[in-house]
Amino acid sequence: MGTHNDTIAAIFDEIADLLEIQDANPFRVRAYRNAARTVGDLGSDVSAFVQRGMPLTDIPGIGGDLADKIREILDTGGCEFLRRLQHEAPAGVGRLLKVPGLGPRRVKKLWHALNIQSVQQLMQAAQDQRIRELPGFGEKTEHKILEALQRFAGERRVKLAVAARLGEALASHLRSTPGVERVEIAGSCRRMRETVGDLDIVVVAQDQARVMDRLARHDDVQEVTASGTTRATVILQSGLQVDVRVIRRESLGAALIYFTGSKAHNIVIRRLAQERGLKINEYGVFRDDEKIAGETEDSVYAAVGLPWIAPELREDRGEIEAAARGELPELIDLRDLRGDLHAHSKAGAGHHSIEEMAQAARERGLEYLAIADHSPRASTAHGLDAVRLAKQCAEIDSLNARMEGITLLKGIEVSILDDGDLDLPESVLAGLDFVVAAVHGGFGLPREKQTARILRALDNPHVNILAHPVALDSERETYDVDMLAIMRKARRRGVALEINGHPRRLDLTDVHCRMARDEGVWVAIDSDAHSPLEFDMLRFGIGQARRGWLARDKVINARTLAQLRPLLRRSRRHSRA
DNA sequence: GCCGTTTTCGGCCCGACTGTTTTCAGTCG
Repeated sequence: MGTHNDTIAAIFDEIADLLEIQDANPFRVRAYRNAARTVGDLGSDVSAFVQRGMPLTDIPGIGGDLADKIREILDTGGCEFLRRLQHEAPAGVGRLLKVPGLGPRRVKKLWHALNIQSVQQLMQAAQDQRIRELPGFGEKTEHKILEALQRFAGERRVKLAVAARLGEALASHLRSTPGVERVEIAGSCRRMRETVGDLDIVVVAQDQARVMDRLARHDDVQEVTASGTTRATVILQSGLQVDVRVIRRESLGAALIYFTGSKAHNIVIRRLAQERGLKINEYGVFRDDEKIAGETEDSVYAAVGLPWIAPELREDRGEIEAAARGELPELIDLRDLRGDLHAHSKAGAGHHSIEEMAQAARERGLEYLAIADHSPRASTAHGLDAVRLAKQCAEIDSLNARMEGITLLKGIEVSILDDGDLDLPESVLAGLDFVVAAVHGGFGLPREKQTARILRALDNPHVNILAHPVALDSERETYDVDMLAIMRKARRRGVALEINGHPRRLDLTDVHCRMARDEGVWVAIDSDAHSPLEFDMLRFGIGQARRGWLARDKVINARTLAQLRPLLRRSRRHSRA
């Protein structure tokens, strides 16, 4: 996920916007959109492709023309074709496409007829009631635009954890409707994307009207923006949009695939069907007018010659080709986790005693739990100095002596300082079972220095895990770092990279998980729990790992404690060598 | 603009809902 990839993706997306407004061939537009997505999703920087002499056209969806444009962007930082398009249509016009309800035709009309070139001008025109005068527009459309703008305020995406909670509440409300057989959450929430733009819910019921009525009565529903016989759209109090689709049981599998997406995945699946003379829609798989599959997801995939594909993989990132070859990964599952290697107690930033945390972990079936409170520099998190840490270790020893069914590991979440030193001396770290190292400050360092400090920390012989490796946090931007260099060093040193399940982090990202898999790096999936309830966060870490194609064999805390211990020792022996 | 065990040209996924039409275009997922 290098900076070049993001630049290229942004340029291709803007080209697509402007082409769309110009009424260009829609498939040409799609080619740019697909390329933007593919390049943005690449684990390693595109420039590395070029340096290694690999043809860019090996990337799916990149042909000769787009390869040239990528090279041009790498060489010059810009793209002549985009500049030409911008000359014809101001950049602000492209951004109008992001306003819900505005597509290319309407944007073009607004621009040509009213010279609207920005969101601000659009707002003004709507307030002045000038939009309703345009042919094809009307009072209602104008009103909707105004409403959308007021709600707009940047792109609205919510954290997966929030969407999941709201979705589960709505789903259970719908389940209590008489005649409803099943309610399933689909969409990006089911694919476990770290943020969710809207919720998709599939309902199996005979009486559609009754479901729609029941939906509108849910406490959390603020507004019904569309409602037909089979589908409805509502807005929740939080502003989150929910699309509900009511279908018959015999269509459940087809509807789930359709509504789970991703769009890119579904397009490929439908194309496969087409090649076989079949048609797939949300009702099933059809040969001419005869329905041949659709009740289960299995049956739909089987109809196009594929095994079932886990929702987390459905991004058109190679999963369909892997499925066709019979090479889908056996994904890690929540049940595979034997322990959690990063949790806090009230000695540090947490709110509960070590014993309470241990009990909660045991209740979830975990075999071991590493307590990893902060080191001294994290003063706001009551970081532990050597003396307090020694006291905590004694407490853990005594708990281990009397608690059954769970083993506590003595750990620390030690800060990586600006120069790569750790915040506690080696003599102290050597006395612990487990060391989690993490960056907690100095986010503004330039890429080279940021990378160098982390590489140096990985050289420390006591470090077992690099926690939240790109320091993703909803409160701030991530820092810039050479992730490939870090992964290769981590592999050499036997250090695991963490997938932090806490919803405000979820770092490693899915793309980085995939990269870790390709690089053969160990991964740890942790909750970073500050309270017993937060062990729930492990499921989001698992989701992220599955999105990154990770199997159980590379996840260190999918090992039993007996299997884990030699790995920890090995990593230290390895490091000293 | 991409792509190819039917094709190097001619394809490129499919249906629901809304508003403004007086038979359907535009947008969305």
